[in-house]
Order: sequence, then structure tokens, then C-alpha cells
Amino acid sequence: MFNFGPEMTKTPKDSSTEEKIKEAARRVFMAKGFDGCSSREIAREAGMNVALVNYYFRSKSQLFQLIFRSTLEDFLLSMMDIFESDMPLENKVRIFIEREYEFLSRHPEMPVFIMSEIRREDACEINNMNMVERIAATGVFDEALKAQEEGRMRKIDIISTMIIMMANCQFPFLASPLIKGMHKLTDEQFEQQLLLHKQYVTEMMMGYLFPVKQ
Amino acid sequence: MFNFGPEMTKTPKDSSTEEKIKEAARRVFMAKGFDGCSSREIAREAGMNVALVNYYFRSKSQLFQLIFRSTLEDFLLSMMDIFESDMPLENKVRIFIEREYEFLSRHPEMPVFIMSEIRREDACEINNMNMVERIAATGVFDEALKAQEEGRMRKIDIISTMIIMMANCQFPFLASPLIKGMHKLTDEQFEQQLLLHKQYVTEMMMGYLFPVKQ
DNA sequence: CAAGAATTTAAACACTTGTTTAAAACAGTT
DNA sequence: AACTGTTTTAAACAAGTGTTTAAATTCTTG
Repeated sequence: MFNFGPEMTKTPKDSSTEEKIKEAARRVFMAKGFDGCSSREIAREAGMNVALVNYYFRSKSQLFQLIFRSTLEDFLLSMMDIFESDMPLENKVRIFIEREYEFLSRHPEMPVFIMSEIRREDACEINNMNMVERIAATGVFDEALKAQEEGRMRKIDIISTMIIMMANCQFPFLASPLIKGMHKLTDEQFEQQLLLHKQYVTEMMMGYLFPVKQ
Repeated sequence: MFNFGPEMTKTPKDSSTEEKIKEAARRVFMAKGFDGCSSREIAREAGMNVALVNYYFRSKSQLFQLIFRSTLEDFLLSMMDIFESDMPLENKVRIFIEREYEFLSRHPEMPVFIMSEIRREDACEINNMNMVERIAATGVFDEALKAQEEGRMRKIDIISTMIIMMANCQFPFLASPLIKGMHKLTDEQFEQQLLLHKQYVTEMMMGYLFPVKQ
């Protein structure tokens, strides 16, 4: 009689068209944003019928929520996995920067997608993600506190420390069209600049957060 | 016979409705982006008829180009006016940061507007703005080069220097919804954090760009 | 194979989009 | 007052929007 959609029944092979639509949506949303694309464009990108988008995900908005949430999750995890290892804090920070540049080189559109789409009411689940709590659970904040008490680390509150690290890692990717446009850089020149920049900001942040005594 | 629109005739009182529409468009575009709003919404915000938008600006796209270009210009000028004064380079950098935070506190949505909308083909006039050339004309790059030769300034290429300064000034505003969401900050708490952060990044950048000899 | 459920399709729904049209209202000049 | 050109309006245009419907197809299982 009634059709409750696929979520209720969960076919064994985990419906590859569902996955195809999700991946298409991820690409299109990332490139153009929620308002910049249509359901039909997503369906076309996936090689599917329009109605399937709503058949599997009920609405464009719910599909977007799904994509945005999982993107934010990837984004968070990329920052977290370093902190769980056991090495000196100084090394963690150094490797964090390294990994972050590597991750963002593979997903250069991610920061601008997050920063621009986070304003939508569709995307208000940041509060429910417990991002800071989960990072705190790695123990890295305690390490920082301890390092500060021992005088190895500069006494800066943790929020500013995070902003500094995120800013100097993410901004070059956030502003890449502006930077390329301003300095008339080709893609290859920009990539070269990124490598150089990573070294500078590593030097700068390490020198600031972990000053040598004298 | 034909109606060429108001640009051809330029009434003396400089048509205040034209200005009203432009200001409404600026507000709406800034808040929602080009794709996130309609011509009718802009007209409504301006208290005008829809047709007037196209009567004065020919199309939504041309109106957007106008707004985006002038925003980019404001953005550039806010960075430039410091460099033209005559004071030691160190002071210029210090005051640049101060002014940039002050400017962005008054226009907090500007960075995310620029970074997200710059991808549009509507907005491809960055190349024609000669941003770097105009900054170079202030002589600040030459000053930096001289300071580097004299050993007062660290030897970093000018592009990375600019990215570092832009990143640490603009990122907190770019990521403000994310930061507020992550750390569950109220608007007042965030403003407090901004003040603190400005001090930290000033200290960090000054220390890095102008290291004390030993 | 046949029955029933799950998937896919084309078509339609009501509504919004950017833009244009043609008439109306306004202004200024003689 | 009548004619001028300019500004404003309501209405219409075709095209595109998210979403739904109901029929067609495919798949699964008895």
C-alpha cells in the first residue's frame, strides 16, 4: 500500500545508486554550494533521474545536511588523528601542520565550502558534534597545559592556539583564487608557493608556541 | 523612441533610488550570496519595484559585478592606506594589523563574501584590478626588501608575507561561525576572544618577521 | 514461472526565477 | 495647458525550481 522509501528496508547490496547520488551531491555541493545548484543537476551528475534524489533522501535540504555533516566530520577527523599518537607536543604540532597541508591539498575546496555554507540553518549541527570535547578527549589540551606549566610552551589560551593553527593552514586554500588572481600565479606556481608557505608558517608557529629559553 | 536607461542622461540629483537599490543589493548579496537571493528580494529590501533593478543595472549579474568590484576595492584600500604613511616598517606592520581588525570588525561578512563569491565568472576582474601593483606603488615592498638586506627583517618572499598577514587577520572573521559553534561562544565572548587573538598574532608575526638579533 | 515488493521512470504539480513590456505617473519647459 | 522625456508600476513571459504522482520496470522470493 504505502511506500516508505528505501531507508526502511535496507536492501542487502546497500544500493549503489544511493551512493552514486551522494557522491555526485558531494561534488556538486562542494563546487557550487547549496543555492548554486539544482536537484536536477545533482541527478544529472549522478546519471540518475531527478525523482531518485528525493526517493532516497526525501529532499534536497536533507541530502545537503547529510553531505555537510559528513564533510565536517572528515574535516574534524583530519585534525584529530595526529593528536592521539604519543609523541612530544612539539612534534605533534609540527606533524599536524604537515598533515593538514597534505589533507587540504587533496580537498582544496573543503574550507571555503564549510565556511560559506555553515551560515545556512540547514547546517546547524556544529553544536551537536562536540568537536572541542572530542579533541579534548585525545588529551592534547592537557599536554599543552602541562607544557605551559613546565615553561616549554608559551602561555596562550587554547582557543587562540587553535585559531592560529587553523588560520595558517587553511587560509591559503580558502583564499587561493584571490591569491592566484592578485599575484597572477599559475596552478603550478601556486603549488610551489604552498610548499614554501608551509615551511614558513611551521617555522613561525613553532617559534612562537615553543620559544627557546635564554 | 528608444529608452537607453538612466546611465545616458544622469539626472542632477543622482537618482537616490539607484543608490537605494545599490545599498540594498550590497546588504543582501553580502548576507546570502548571489545564488542565495533573488532580484525581487533586493527590490523588496530597497522598497522598490522589481523592474527598477534591471532599469538601473540591466541585470542581476551586472548589479552583482558592480557590488563585488566595489567591495574588493574597499577591501584593498583598507589594506593600502597604512602603507603610504612614512614610518618604520615595523610600525607599519603593527598598525596594519590593528587597522585590519578594526576594519573587519565593522565588516565581518566581507571576507567570506569575497572568498566564496570570487569563484563566480561574474567576478573575474581581480586580474584587472592590479592589486599587487598598487600596493607595490606605495613603496612598502621596497622597504621590506631594504629591511631584509639590512638584516632587520627575516628573508621571506613577499607573497608568503602577505598571505601570513592576511591569514592571521582575516581568518577569525572568515571562520567566526565555526569558532563560535565549536567553542560555544556568545557574540560578546567571541569579541573578547578577538581582542586577545589580535594581540597574540601581532606578537607572533612581529616576532617572526622582525626577529631580534643575538 | 508468478506474486509482491523495491526501484526507476516520465510527467505533472504549483511556484519562483530573471527579464521584458507597455502603460501609467511624474517632472520640467514652453 | 500641452508636449517633453524620465521614472515607476503592474502584468506578463518563458524557463527553471523542488517535489509528488502514478505508472513502468526490475528484483527478490515463494
